[in-house]
Amino acid sequence: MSPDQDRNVTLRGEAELAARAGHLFGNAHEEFVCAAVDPNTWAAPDVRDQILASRWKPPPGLRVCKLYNPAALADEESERRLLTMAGRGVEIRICPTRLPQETIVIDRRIAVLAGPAPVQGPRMYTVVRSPEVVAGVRSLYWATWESSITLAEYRRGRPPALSDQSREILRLLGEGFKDETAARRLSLSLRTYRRRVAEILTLLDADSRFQAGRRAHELGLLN
Amino acid sequence: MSPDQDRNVTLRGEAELAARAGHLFGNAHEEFVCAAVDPNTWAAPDVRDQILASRWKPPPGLRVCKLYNPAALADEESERRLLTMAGRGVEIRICPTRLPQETIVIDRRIAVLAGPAPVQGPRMYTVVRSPEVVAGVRSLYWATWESSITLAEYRRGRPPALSDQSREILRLLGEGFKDETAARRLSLSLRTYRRRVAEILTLLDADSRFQAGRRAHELGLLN
DNA sequence: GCGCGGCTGGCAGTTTGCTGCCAAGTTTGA
DNA sequence: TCAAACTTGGCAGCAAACTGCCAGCCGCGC
Repeated sequence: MSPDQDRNVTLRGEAELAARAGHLFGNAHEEFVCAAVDPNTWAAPDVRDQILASRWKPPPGLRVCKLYNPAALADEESERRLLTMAGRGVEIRICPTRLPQETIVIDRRIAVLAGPAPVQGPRMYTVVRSPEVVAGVRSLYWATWESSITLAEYRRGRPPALSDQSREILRLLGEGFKDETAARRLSLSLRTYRRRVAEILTLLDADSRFQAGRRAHELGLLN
Repeated sequence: MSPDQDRNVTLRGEAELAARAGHLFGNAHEEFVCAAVDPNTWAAPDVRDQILASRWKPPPGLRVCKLYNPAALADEESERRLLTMAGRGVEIRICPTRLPQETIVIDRRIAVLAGPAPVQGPRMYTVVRSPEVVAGVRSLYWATWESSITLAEYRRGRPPALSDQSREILRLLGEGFKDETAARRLSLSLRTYRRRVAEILTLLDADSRFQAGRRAHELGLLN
């Protein structure tokens, strides 16, 4: 595409990134690795929606790795988003130290480096194609990846950040309330109450309510 | 019955007690209080069976109080027995200090005091009718009663003594196993497995599996 | 042997919990 | 103001769990 592989291209804002390099994201077929503070950094809302709404999965043969900071699990919704991705075969790891540079490397051939988050104005993105530079970025990425822990490991010992309502639901569950009663008490329909419970079970990584009760207590979420 | 109220009668063994004074037990209509190490002390096996098998409940107006030592909850079965009684309206309290004398007082009129548990031979029981003595025994009973805690309170902070199987079931529940799978793993039928689970829920004082999971963990029963 | 009580497992019926689907209401952003 | 996205709640079908009933088995004492 670019006549000169050694010419780095700097793009202004996610819109331009999407317009000029968006096709690269969808065309990965071997390896797609990404490092960011949280899933909001890359992918403007519309792209994210597209990916989450659709049942998108990495096609066979494509390895997708995402490396995030703990901030990526700051609230229920973010955490659920990660779990959704993980459920679709995306590998996710959490790196406790601040990620040096938000980065994407596609198929070992192309790297995109984000500039610092701007105080105002569009964020700058630089697309790199020089083989040596891409290889260097990629090897740094893997070094960090290897020293990070998986999402599952990270989540194991750490209570999820729950909304007030979720904590209230946990309380009611912990008191032994039937769904019917608890829903009425929260002025929720049975349907919605159970939706909430199911979401909480997901966050607690529990296969049964018994296990959820156990997990909730061992994570200190019940009083 | 006895021509002389001030004559104490000593009976040899539970058989004689049942024969000569058994009718008193069933005829209480106001107050029946009892202190013992555990429910096995009074009531020979046949009498116990009769009471537990039948759906016996204290008739309205009759207050039944039982004061036991913690030994009365030494194993699952004993504990379940107490819960059954409690469920039928019998008041039960647990006295941590060794009960000085195993005693029954019926309708403020008759007291039965057990002799020390014999090394061999029948245990001796003394039936007392003298109003002043009965009143004295009764007031001592109530003093002890008042300073003891209810069964519910006692159980709240204390893990029930569980059989190996029950602990194994708890483990499987805690791992999130479905009943089907867990039953197969224990070589139990689904029916029996669920029976066990229901029994454990009772012992844990739990209304739902979630609550059971919580209780089990907070009592330290899961690893 | 016989009967008895206790434990077990199968069956059936009920309750409780779970989830996809859709319609209606609400929020959001252009 | 309109449309798209999100949230909610009802419904329906299903899965999981709970329970009563009964028949069969086993160990016990007579």
